Amino acid sequence: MVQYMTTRLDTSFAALSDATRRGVLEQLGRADASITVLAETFHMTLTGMKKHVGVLEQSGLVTTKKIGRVRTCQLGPRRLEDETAWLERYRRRWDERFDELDKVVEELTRKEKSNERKNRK
Amino acid sequence: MVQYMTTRLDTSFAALSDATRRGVLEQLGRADASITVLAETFHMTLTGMKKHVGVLEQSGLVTTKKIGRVRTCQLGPRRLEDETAWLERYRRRWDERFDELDKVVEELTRKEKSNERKNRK
DNA sequence: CATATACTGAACCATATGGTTCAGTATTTA
DNA sequence: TAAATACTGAACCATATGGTTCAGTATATG
Repeated sequence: MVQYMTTRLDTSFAALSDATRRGVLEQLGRADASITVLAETFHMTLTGMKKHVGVLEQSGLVTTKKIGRVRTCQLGPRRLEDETAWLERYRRRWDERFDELDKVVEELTRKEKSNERKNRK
Repeated sequence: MVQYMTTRLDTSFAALSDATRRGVLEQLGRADASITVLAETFHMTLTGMKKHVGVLEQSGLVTTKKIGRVRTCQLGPRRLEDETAWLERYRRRWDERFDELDKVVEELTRKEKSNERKNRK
């Protein structure tokens, strides 16, 4: 089940690694849109946009529904919670890590000062 | 400068989209490590690991220093702040969007009930 | 000095990605 | 019913990705 999580993070981070797809998500945050509208907005062929939407759909970030000849895209069920959690955990670790380093530096500085004192004698 | 931001999000999300690289980041969160150690941990050739480290270095998530024949890797200067910010902004949007939908549904429900009342007459 | 260690770079490979065109199908609309 | 619209799928293309092997170089170590 770690494997499962891992795979999902892979696909969602990959989905987010493209500027067009992030743009689509932002746009859908404002209003639902058809493939045609999205394709025009991002200066791309319908087929190209369809692929991006496919990727977003795969990762659960977008859902689509075809009514008549129009496929309408809207934000999907995933709220990127696991991704946010991963990033936050990482940042916590990062802070801890650098606090540690700070302490080491501090320690060294302290020793240096004490050496200075010794040298002054 | 939006372009600049965009490119950076591209590369950092791409860096995070690989399980091995996320693993390396977690490991480096615990302790600095050489390429050899990382390669062993993730069952990969030195060359393969070197590439992953290269990607992480490109994205500013890792820095390395070669002392003698050993290259030591440690967490880099970037704290993934922009990435976290993007995700959080997205989630806010997502919440707003679904609140809106909720209101629409509520509105419909209200109308339905009022119709029921009318029909009962 | 000889050998082992740690990395590096080039070359290769299979597959994925981000895009296109072209030739459809299905649905409006005039 | 004819023409326009909206999408879809296959095929193609260039480049990127994640890995390998192999042949080095540079640095310890015995």
